[in-house]
Amino acid sequence: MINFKELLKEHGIPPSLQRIKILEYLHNFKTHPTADMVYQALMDEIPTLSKTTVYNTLKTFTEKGILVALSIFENEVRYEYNTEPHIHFKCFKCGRIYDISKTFECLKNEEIEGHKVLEHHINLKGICKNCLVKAGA
Amino acid sequence: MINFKELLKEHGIPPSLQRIKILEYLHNFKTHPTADMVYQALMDEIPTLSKTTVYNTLKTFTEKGILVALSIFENEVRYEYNTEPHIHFKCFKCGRIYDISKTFECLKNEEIEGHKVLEHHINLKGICKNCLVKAGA
DNA sequence: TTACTAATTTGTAACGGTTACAAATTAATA
DNA sequence: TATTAATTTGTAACCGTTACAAATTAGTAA
Ligand SMILES: [Mn+2]
Ligand SMILES: [Mn+2]
Ligand SMILES: [Zn+2]
Ligand SMILES: [Zn+2]
Repeated sequence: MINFKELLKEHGIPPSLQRIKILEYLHNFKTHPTADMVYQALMDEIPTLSKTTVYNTLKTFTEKGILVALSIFENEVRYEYNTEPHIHFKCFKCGRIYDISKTFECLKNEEIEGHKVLEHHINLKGICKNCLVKAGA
Repeated sequence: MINFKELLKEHGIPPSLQRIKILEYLHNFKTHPTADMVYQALMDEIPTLSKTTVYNTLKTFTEKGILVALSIFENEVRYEYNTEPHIHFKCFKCGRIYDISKTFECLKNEEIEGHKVLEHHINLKGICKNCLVKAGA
């Protein structure tokens, strides 16, 4: 059981109620949500919550390395709790994003063609397991 | 020398002046431009050009497989002429996108964890060769 | 407690990339 | 030519995001 209040303090972020709840949500639900999805999910629990707070908090967490921002979709940013490196699969039909546990050591290469690599993102796209079954039926 | 008029016909797209020029630009300049960059670049040559036409045309070309849409940046879509598979490196400092000639046969795998893979995008991020030199100086 | 100050949150307006849509223009057909 | 279809254009709207000032809350010192 993670103490989110402590985790925030460790990253130098004063643990307000909003920040704790947002972090908690990203940790518990591995659905790669957008800022709006986080907002919608927490509205009931924190009725006064502002969407701006969600945006600001997600940005802060990402800068501090607690979260990772994903650019799989064209128009919107998705967030996830920063865990072990893995790659993503996005379904063209249902839009879901799946975690694929596959690592590419060769991309951790500090240098490639003279450029210094700090991050690498691998995004697969296609038809997911579930949608394949539906289509086949 | 490519005959863009013929190329469009082969893809079932009637070759208007606008469509030819937009395709020509994407083929000649491998800068992974946004829709707006294409628009700005062609304004002089086609003074009546509308930004909507650029957006529509890029979309059509992508659907027909002539172009590829990239989601490396958070907010905007980048386009490139569909050539041999390669990966991308985006510089955090200057924002340039570099082509890296490295292929991953293992990702061409039709199936991964039950999902059918149709596309794969590999995006590296860091500090590019040029910016490293400037920082070191 | 109270008064004061700093940090945080909130709500609204604005921004930027993109899309919807109808009017205008151009091309194709009879 | 007249008529029709395809294409382009311009404008307004959409949507995710950000800027910013006001409101609220938390922290501190009498
Ligand atoms: Mn993930
Ligand atoms: Mn490229
Ligand atoms: Zn699916
Ligand atoms: Zn650079």
